[in-house]
Amino acid sequence: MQIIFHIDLNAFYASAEVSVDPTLEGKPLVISGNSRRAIVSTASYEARKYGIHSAMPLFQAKQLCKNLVIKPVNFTLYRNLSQSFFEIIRSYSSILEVASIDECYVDFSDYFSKHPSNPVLLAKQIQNEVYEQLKLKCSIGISPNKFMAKMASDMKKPMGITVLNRHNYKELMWPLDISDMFGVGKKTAPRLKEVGILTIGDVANYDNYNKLRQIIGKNALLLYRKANGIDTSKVNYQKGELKSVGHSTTLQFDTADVVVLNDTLKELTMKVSKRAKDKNLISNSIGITLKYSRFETVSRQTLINDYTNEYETIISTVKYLFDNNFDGRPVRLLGVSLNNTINQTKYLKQMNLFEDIKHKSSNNHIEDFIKNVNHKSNYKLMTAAQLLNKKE
DNA sequence: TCTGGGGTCCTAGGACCC
DNA sequence: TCTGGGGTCCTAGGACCC
Repeated sequence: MQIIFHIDLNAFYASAEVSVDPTLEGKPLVISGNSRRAIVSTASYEARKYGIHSAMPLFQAKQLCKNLVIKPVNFTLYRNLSQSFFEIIRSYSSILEVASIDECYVDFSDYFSKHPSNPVLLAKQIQNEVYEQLKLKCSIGISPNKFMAKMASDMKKPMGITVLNRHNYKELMWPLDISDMFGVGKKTAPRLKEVGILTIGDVANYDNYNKLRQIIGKNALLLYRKANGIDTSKVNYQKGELKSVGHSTTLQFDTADVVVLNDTLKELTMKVSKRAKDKNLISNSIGITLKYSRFETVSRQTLINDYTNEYETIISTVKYLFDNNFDGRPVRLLGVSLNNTINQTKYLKQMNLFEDIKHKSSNNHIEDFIKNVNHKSNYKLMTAAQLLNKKE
């Protein structure tokens, strides 16, 4: 029997600020940008009492609470606290999947088979240790699988512990609104309600698979099984490489001024290049995003010949994409991204290996080698073929 | 006074190849 | 005469999450 914990830091950004500045304790606090178009990233529980919540425009939050305390986002602080949090959890089990900056899944199946004890007591111990060391509160869901653990950790906050299992999921989970189901968002929920699926229990007992497939797509069966308390996905503790790196910004005021837009693209590209270099990532697919005044979003991406993270290469592609796609209307948001990112060190290693083999073998062998590389590694045949064409 | 920014994954259609 | 079918890659858009 599997025992999975889902551990979630409560109101993380706000709590992080309180943990380094105790005078904020008990105050209605939001973490937010300070521009006219800012939105609330996180609201403290005191601020939530005024009806303030994540994603609410800041001006609305200010209207709801006159003495609202506003702190800017401090990612360095959050990243450091987040790492300390995961280190504490890892001291209990190394089978830990980082789900986001403030939450993780932990597989304690092995732990409990070796140290038979009460999972709730362990959860309490973890909560206490995290609070004592970091002054952060967390809620914990305890379940036989990841999905139920995730749903459970959401049921009691802050500092809640919820056991959701085969015996009580019909009672605790089935009455929940379908929009509370993890994976069902604000587009899918109304479509499900249209066909009479109002609660998680309704999905669990729905008998028209084709209809469900039509609305949900290929995950329809998985969703149905989750509603019935079945989820066989594993806690994935080996974190893969980042697949894209991007930066975007919403302008203070919409503008069609190409000087302003070009300058903004340069800034974004510099940030993207720097972050890719810091993370040792390179990419051969560069993209831009334009959002016009009424939230119409256009994205364009293109492949380039070499993998890169150099500013000059990226900006020339960004300019090309912008010049060929900007339609002259005022722009609200600009974004620059690198897609298909891969680890630079691994790439160079493979390239060197490839060069060695190339010198030692005939062309026939190269063909075989390419197939072999493609079969064994993450890199695509294209990459090797491109390399071959370029060098010859 | 007006709705962020960082990501992942899925879908659908076109180009191209055999 | 009147035009296949499978597979892969690439792109754009969209849904979702924190």
